Formats: sequence, structure tokens, C-alpha cells
Amino acid sequence: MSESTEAYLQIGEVAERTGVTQRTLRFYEEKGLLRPPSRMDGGFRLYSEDDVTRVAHIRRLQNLLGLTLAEIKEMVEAEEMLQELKAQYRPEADISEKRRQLQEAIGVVTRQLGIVSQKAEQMSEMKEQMEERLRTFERWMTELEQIERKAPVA
Amino acid sequence: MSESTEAYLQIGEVAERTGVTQRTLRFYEEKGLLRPPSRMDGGFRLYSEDDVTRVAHIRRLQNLLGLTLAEIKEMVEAEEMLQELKAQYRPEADISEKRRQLQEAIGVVTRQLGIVSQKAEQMSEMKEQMEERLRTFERWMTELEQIERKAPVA
DNA sequence: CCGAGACTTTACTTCTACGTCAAGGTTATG
DNA sequence: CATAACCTTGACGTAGAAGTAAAGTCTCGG
Repeated sequence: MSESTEAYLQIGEVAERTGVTQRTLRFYEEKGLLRPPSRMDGGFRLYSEDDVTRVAHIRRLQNLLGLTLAEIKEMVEAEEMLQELKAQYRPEADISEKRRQLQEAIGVVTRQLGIVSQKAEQMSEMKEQMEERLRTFERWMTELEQIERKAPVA
Repeated sequence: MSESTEAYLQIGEVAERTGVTQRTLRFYEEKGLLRPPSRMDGGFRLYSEDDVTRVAHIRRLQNLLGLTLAEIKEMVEAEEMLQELKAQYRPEADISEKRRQLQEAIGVVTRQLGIVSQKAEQMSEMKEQMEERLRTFERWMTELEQIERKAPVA
């Protein structure tokens, strides 16, 4: 096989490399989170490295931000737009349309950034609380040990 | 009614104050996330202020960290332990047992802190990436506007 | 050209975290 | 003591995010 040009991956490999199941990959495709990949003549899906990256991204959005797949879809579509704009940045056609797209992309990212910032902040707060709690525990432990030293277990 | 001594709350009030439904409160109880509250003679649940706090805590763990209720239960049980230790800190009985409990609590909190720290860090990373992305978008927008100024829309 | 293993779609199932009645008991108040 | 407002348990339903099984198709190495 020509494993040189672009190194396409079958679903099994993508699954292995991303840590999700094949079912999940098909599911994401079905839900519009992954663009339908190209196919071999026989119908086998052929993914690109970009797809692998995207899956990783999706998972991070899920795990870190706890977004639903519907919400993630929105985010992913903004990425999509970015890619498109990047690609066809030369053809100077229809600038006002590009402006519109760009404006929307900025809106989406701004909202997302808001979410992330807020969560990040709350997270830090929580972290400090837990550190404080841990210090308390450890102080108690020290005290307990001192008591034990004075009056050892029978 | 004696609304003086401890100000117990019925499930409706707790629901209102915590922003979750009554169903959710019963559900959390069922799942062991909330200790079964005391009851009136007729069977109505009577919650304490502590319960309200705990529900808020549970919700934060859900929203911020995206933990499952099963995972949250573990965390909440550590809190429980903390409360217990705090309460019966005077009776000097069975110090080695207390030590054991304390040690376990420290372990749990340490693990939790690990999770939170990691997530917080990843969150910051993500935030920076998004800020970077946003700057890129805005730079492009500026460029587009300059182009438009030179060659206005027909 | 053939068989093992990878892949396809379709369909049904599971799990979590509740929502939504239903039918009836309790409490506070006029 | 009536009655509205509140609560009880129980049972069934649902949305999101996949898991699993079935039955058939494709690919590739030998």
C-alpha cells in the first residue's frame, strides 16, 4: 500500500490512538462532531491526522469543561470556520462575507473564553479550599501524634 | 411552630434555596450523597443548614469538575469523616482509630487535590490557547478592515 | 483465491441523573 | 374540621452518551 503520501488511518487505529472506541468515532460523526471522513472503495473510513487531533480536542472539552456534545459541536464548528478562513485566505472574493464569518467566530470564541475563564477561576478557589483543608488535617495529625507520644498506646 | 431552636427546613425550602428540585434531593439521599435527614412525626423530611451547604458543594463538584455522583459520593464521605472528627475531637478515646481515619481522610483529600490541580492547570492552558486564538481572529479582522478601506464594497 | 481479521450498518441495550405523573398522607390555618 | 398547600413513596419516562450484538462486507497476506 501507499503508506507514504498522507498516511490515512482506519477507524481501529484512530480508536487506539485517541483512546475512544470505534463506536464513539462513528457516533461523533453521526452527531456532526467529526466531518464524515473519506472512504476506501470498499467503504472503510479513512481518517487523517487532523481527525485524531480533533477527537483529542473533543475529549478535552468534554472532560475539562463538561460540555455536552451539542455544545462541543458549536465549538468545533468555529474551529472549522477558522480552518476554512485560513485555507481560502488568498482568494479576495466577497470580503464582507468573510467579515461576517470572522465576526461570528470571534463571538463564539469570546463566549467560550468566558466560560473557561469563569471555570478556571472557580477551580482555583476550590483548589485553595482543598489545600487549606489538607493543611488542617495535617495539623490535626501532628497533634494526634504528639498526644500519642505522651501517652503511648497500651 | 417552634422556628427558633435550629431552624429546620422542609424539602421545598431546601430545593428553593439550593436551586435543585425536590426530586433531586430525594435522589441524592437515595444514592447516599445526603445522609437521610431527620423527619417530622408525619414523615416530612427536616433538613439542616449543613444539608444546604452540602448540596451546594455537590453541585459545584458536578459542574466544575464534571464528576459523577458516584465519585462525588466518595468525596462527600470524606467531608463526613471530617465533620465527625471535628465533632468528637474531645473524647480522647481510641486515638489510633482516629489516626487511621485521619490518615484516610488525608489520602482522599490529597487525591482530590491532585484531580483539581491537574484540571485547573489544563484549564489555564486551554484558556491561553483560546486567548491566543482570539487575538489571531482579531488581527485578521483588522487586516480585513484595512483591505476594505482600500477597496470599498462596490 | 481464500481465510482471518478489520470494518460496515442496524438495532437493541445500558447507565446516569434526574423528570413526571399518580395516589395518597400531613400540616397549618380559618 | 375542612381544605389548600405541602409532603410521601412508587413507578415509569427521558435525554445524553455511548455499549453490545448480529449479520454481512472488505482487505490483505500467504
